[in-house]
Amino acid sequence: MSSPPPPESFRLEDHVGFLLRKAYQRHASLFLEAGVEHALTPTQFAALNKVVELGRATQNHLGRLVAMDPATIQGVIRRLTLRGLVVRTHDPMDRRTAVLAPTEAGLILIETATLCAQRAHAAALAPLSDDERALFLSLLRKMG
Amino acid sequence: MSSPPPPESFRLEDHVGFLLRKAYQRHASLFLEAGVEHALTPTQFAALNKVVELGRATQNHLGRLVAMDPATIQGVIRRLTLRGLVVRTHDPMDRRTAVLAPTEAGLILIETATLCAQRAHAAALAPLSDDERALFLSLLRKMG
DNA sequence: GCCAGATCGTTCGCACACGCACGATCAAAC
DNA sequence: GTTTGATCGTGCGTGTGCGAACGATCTGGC
Repeated sequence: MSSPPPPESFRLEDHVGFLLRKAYQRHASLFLEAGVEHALTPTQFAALNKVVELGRATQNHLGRLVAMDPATIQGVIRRLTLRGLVVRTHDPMDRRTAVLAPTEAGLILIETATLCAQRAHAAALAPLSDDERALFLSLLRKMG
Repeated sequence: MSSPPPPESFRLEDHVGFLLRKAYQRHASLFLEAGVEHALTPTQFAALNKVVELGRATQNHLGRLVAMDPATIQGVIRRLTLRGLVVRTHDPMDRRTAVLAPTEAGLILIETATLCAQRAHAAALAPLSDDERALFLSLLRKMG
């Protein structure tokens, strides 16, 4: 009598990966839109923010803090140094490492960029109520 | 007396974009790990899944359904056709479009790939309780 | 001292992801 | 019919991501 459980119960639209990709893309788009003037990508912003926060950091260590591969952080830092937002020096005690620090321009830029990041944050969460936002962020942190 | 409100209230770790990026990366990693044998990326899986579901679709239309740019879906479909999972034909009524359909191999592969996707889905949501999972997914859908 | 293993940063290759510009084609308006 | 505007797929440039391999360097144990 009873029909067997539907074998095709899979829906792409309910898949975490699909929803995460869409939400991630949406935020990236809002972020770029909010910061056209200085044109930092979300990734570059994350890296620069951390460099400013630390004042001084090793490249791979920084990468771990902002969830980027050594191969990835390398390109991000290269672009930030080309734009004069970060300087690379060396630790005489450890000749393997690259020591990163923000420049004056980097310190200035991060101020306005942070405001844009906050706008993008709010815009991305706009579809949710205040309670839902707090809940969503806490769940998202648990997924880390 | 009272200290001014902290001007540095911004924390990268509480930023939606940062958390979304980490969660997205985590799922992608779990997905690849769950499906090493057939080696479909999450993106390729989404596209192939939709092609199978539709049976027949136009390239850009498909891209819209799976949230991919025309420039992006082009590369994804190219790789799927190179692997013989999808065929490209043409609509004689509209010579602009590329009409996509799954091949036999594509239909076979999507079966096991779907199981892997479900495993990755479960693994990514593992840190959450059942209630939290449902809640998280519904909030994520609202962000779409 | 020396050697084994770890860590550092780089490079290559591949796969998304998107803006932009382009030629081709279709549809609608005239 | 022809023109106008939209849509289709493609190509290029740039940026993120990561696995794999590499040479250079540091560290521990011997």
